[in-house]
Parts: sequence; C-alpha cells; structure tokens
Amino acid sequence: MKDPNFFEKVFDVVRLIPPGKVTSYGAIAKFLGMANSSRMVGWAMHAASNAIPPIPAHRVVNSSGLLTGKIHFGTPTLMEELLSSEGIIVVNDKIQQFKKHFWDPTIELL
DNA sequence: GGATTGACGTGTC
DNA sequence: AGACACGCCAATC
Repeated sequence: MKDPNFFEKVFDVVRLIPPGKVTSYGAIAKFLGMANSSRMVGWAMHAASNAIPPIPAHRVVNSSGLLTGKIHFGTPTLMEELLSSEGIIVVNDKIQQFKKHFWDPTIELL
C-alpha cells in the first residue's frame, strides 16, 4: 500500500457512522465524488477488513439495504446480529426501515 | 502491461 | 416485479 488516500476517506466516513445508523456504498461513493463508482467503496471495504481500528462495515449496505457484505464477516449471521444489536431490524438479510436508519454522509458531514 | 475481478448502482427488457 | 446488461475505478493475477 503506497498511500491509499481513497481508502482512508472511505474508512473515515464509515467510522463516522453513528450507532444504529447505516449508509450505502453509493452514498459513500457519491460523498467521495465517485457516485457511479460504488464498486470502489466495496473494494475499500474489503481492505477495511485489514484496517485498524476495525471498520464497522456492518453499517454499510447496498442501496437496497441488503446485507450484501455479510458473507465477509466470517459468519453469515454476524452482520445482522450486530445491526440488530444496534436497534436495526434485519429480516431476510435486509434492513427494515432502511430509509429511517439511513445516514447520508453528503448531508451529515457536508 | 493486458485481462480479470470486485462487500455496487442504475437503466432496460 | 424479476432478470440481465453496462458502467466505473482500482487492485490483483
């Protein structure tokens, strides 16, 4: 890793997500100025697994509120357990009231 | 250095 | 409404 400033930005945003809140890859990508490059956020998240301090990636889901990345948590239920622990209701790997729990960095931070 | 992949998003059929 | 296709940028093979 040379200087993954892009990753650090993503990490910083994700770490700023307050408990009980969630955001989407697209929102982060947009905040970073790459609205249609949401894949990079996912890629950054993959690197986040190796980041210190650990990134609360369980608060980051896709635009549908679906726990797409739960597979990378080691156990397929860990992600919903964490979200559920924060008061977020997860059913069928999908966040209920996603819009209500949605935390938009472009609004909260900007 | 070219080809492939990747925790996605949006638009179309 | 569900499925398929394309785009996007960076990292890895």
